[in-house]
Amino acid sequence: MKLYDELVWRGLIKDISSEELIDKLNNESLTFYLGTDPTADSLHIGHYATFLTAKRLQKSGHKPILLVGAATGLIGDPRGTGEREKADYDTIMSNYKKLSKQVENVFGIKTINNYDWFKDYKYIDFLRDYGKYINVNYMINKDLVKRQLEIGISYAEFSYMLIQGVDFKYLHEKYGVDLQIGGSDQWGNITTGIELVRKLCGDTVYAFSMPLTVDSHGKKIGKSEGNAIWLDKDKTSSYELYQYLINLEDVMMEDYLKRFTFLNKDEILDIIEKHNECPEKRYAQKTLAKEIITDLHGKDEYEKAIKITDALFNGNYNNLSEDEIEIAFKNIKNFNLKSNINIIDLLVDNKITNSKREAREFVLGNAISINNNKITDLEYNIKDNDLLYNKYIIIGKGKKNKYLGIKEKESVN
RNA sequence: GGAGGGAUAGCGAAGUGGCCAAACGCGGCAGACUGUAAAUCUGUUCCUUCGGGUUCGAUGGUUCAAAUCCAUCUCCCUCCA
Repeated sequence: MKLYDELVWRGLIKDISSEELIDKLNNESLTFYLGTDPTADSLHIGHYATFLTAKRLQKSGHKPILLVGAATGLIGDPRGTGEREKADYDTIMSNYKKLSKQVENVFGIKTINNYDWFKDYKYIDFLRDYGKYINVNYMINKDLVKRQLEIGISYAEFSYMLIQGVDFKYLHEKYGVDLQIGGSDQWGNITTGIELVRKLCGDTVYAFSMPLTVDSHGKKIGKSEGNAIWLDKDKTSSYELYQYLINLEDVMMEDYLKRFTFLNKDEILDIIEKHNECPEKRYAQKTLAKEIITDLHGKDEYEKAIKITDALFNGNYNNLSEDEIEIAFKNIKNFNLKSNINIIDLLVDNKITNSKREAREFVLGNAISINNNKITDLEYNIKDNDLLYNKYIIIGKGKKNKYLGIKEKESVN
């Protein structure tokens, strides 16, 4: 399958700047760029499909340039849902460092920063050099701007697309970048760049956008218990990532396998067929988890995630050895256990629940267990014979959340 | 600069002096059913020592009583200039 057809098949093409690009993708070697703003200190799963696409292009002989944009991060792009809070300068710079490091790790190539070429740009020069060439009517008609105009948009966010546009022009001139790829929400900014390059350099450059990855309800994926699924394993452990992936819905499996893995068409169809024979075995989810975690965190981390999951969900962890408990819980939430503590206090003190009210609700609602035994008594106090190896206690909240309590060391004189 | 409209819990949105800790929807969480799935159903969704305490952009005021009235301020929208 030719590259472009493959991208279409994988559901990775939303908009394309012109038909000419198809031939160039298939037969030429383009230098392309992909940008992200340091609004957080890690990428999340939503970014992953986009960055994988860059890898796919790279494998087909195109050359990637990765931009982590502190300049654009300081401004903030319009989301269509209202003005962002003004980003804190130090936070953006510190995010920039972490993010660029992470991106470099994922790709093995250095990132560049648009702050480098913007920080000394004079305002008047900027307006003359670029502002003069982009019509406000053109900007206003960009989808996200149009939506945000109804609820208010600042001059700063309005200007965002101009900055991103200048990035494209700069990279085109300096590195011969002829293609930009990005999520579909970036399309307005991307096309502004194409326009600038055409007007200022007289060159035609290209772009395509990728659809956001969504679930069966059309919602963006990547949240679990209200938290984002980060690619940084210190923020979302391999075990948590595995849990997230293993719980994804069946109907989306084919889509996700296409987007999130390098498996080919036959392999994926085979997996889906196998999955459908016995869906409760979650063959597709397991394959997906294996591919993603191995790619992101490495084989060891993947195996660790499997082992922990196996211990917590399939095995009877009352029979786990001391070592196995340590290994299983190394990456998940630990807390110090005070002896003889009341169950409610334990839940609240260790942030397993947000308030006493909630703690009571969970206990009465049959949601809390200690070492796999349901606790429904509000007055329950942790006893010494609840402890595994006189040390550990495994708290379950709901079906999926596990926490390990480790008894505080006896004060050694 | 002028005229009008608005700011309510994570989001959307009712409420316009006491019956308001604030309808409803979404989202979140938990339970049941299942396959750690989806769909569905149920409960719950500020804190609490269950007496109460703190909330409706901010600050002051009126009142026995304010999300609701008044003043000032901040921010947003629409129209006019």
